[in-house]
Amino acid sequence: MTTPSVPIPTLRRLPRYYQYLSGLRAAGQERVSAAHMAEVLGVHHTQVRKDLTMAGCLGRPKTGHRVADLIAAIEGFLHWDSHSDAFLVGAGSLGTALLKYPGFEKAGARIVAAFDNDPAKAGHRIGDTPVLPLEKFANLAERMHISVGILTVPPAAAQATADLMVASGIRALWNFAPVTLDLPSHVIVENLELFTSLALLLRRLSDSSS
Amino acid sequence: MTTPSVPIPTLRRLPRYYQYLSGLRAAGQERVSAAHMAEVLGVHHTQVRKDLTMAGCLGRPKTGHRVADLIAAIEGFLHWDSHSDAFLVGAGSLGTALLKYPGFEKAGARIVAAFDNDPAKAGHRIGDTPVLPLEKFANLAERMHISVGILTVPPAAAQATADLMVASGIRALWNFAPVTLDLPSHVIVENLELFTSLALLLRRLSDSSS
DNA sequence: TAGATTGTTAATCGATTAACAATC
DNA sequence: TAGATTGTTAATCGATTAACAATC
Repeated sequence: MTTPSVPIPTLRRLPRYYQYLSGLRAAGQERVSAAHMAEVLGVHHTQVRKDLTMAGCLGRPKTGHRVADLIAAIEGFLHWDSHSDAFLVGAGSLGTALLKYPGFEKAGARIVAAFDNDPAKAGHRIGDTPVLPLEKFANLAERMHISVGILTVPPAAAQATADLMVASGIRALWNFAPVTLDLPSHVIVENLELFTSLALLLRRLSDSSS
Repeated sequence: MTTPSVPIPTLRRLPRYYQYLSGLRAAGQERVSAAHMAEVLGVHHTQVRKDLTMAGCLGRPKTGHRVADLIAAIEGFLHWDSHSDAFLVGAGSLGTALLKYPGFEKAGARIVAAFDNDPAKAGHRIGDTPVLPLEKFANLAERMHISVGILTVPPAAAQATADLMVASGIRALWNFAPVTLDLPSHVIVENLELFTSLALLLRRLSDSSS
């Protein structure tokens, strides 16, 4: 509600640790030291320790951490051991890609239905997920107590669609439209900014060439 | 090459300013004050001024900034007034979504060809972009002096594909696979982390409920 | 015990915010 | 001129890094 006790940068690093640790586990490695993780992932070793401590991981001096324990702790901390049901609005190419993208359920969210205002899209399934007409959103979201929404509509429709979603009880919105949404302060918005990410890449490229 | 002179957070905010300013311009507004932008975008007004100064924008006391000047300055600063040619590898659903996504050219990159190792996909077009067999990547990338690559293959194939791309002259890699790539230090990697973004959203949601 | 590794407390660094001077 | 807004210099704050104590 107020300032989150966990620093955002820590939260950003944990999934990387998780991904690396999963690889170790798949390779059958049982133990790992913070120093080794730091080395491979390009993070300061003290940072790794702090982050792991935040996630509630305890290691043992001399032997390090058990890979399985780390994975379990991070999973629990990020709530990746359970999942919330989510509704997606905007079954265009980006929405379709997300519906087909494997692993969201493992990452805490399960997309249980998609919506689109194009009647031609409604009634089909994309992957395993049914696509419904947008009119059904409000009623279903309320009945199913959905609190997570994913917004993949064109920029021009983003604000109005977000308003509809919030009015239907959505409290957390994953926004893929390149628009700053104006929503009540109790709604949590996470913007996935494709253009920003691309801009960063290109800017760093031109900085490095000069 | 060394530390970029422009703070990353500034670079992240500039596209948001740009998007907001475009809206103002479309609405026919000619001038805007930093304080007003700060208010609407939820950024401290001093921050807005600092960011705009970084991007080379000059305003006039009392009257503020001209919207058109701000847009032009940010465009130039982010290199959004020109574009680099880019190759995309991995024409799955995510790759397809990017190929159909409007506006990358405006944001500095034009995807001129896509590649996939599935022969069934080669030979078609997705949107306006031809899809070619992966074997052709190296030769074409070198001949066309492509330096920007977009990686949308499954995680298991990401490292090997990235190696191939770098060996063919790619110097900047926009990576959508949830994998930490191990590449030569001269290669610039920008990871677009879907799972991390989702994790942040869900974590903030659970923090706010408790 | 000695050595390695953890976890914590202190110092540094960079970004944000506050205070203020400049100017149209 | 007075007022509004800019741009800059100083203070704060938080994250990162460094130093060190704890422990298996």
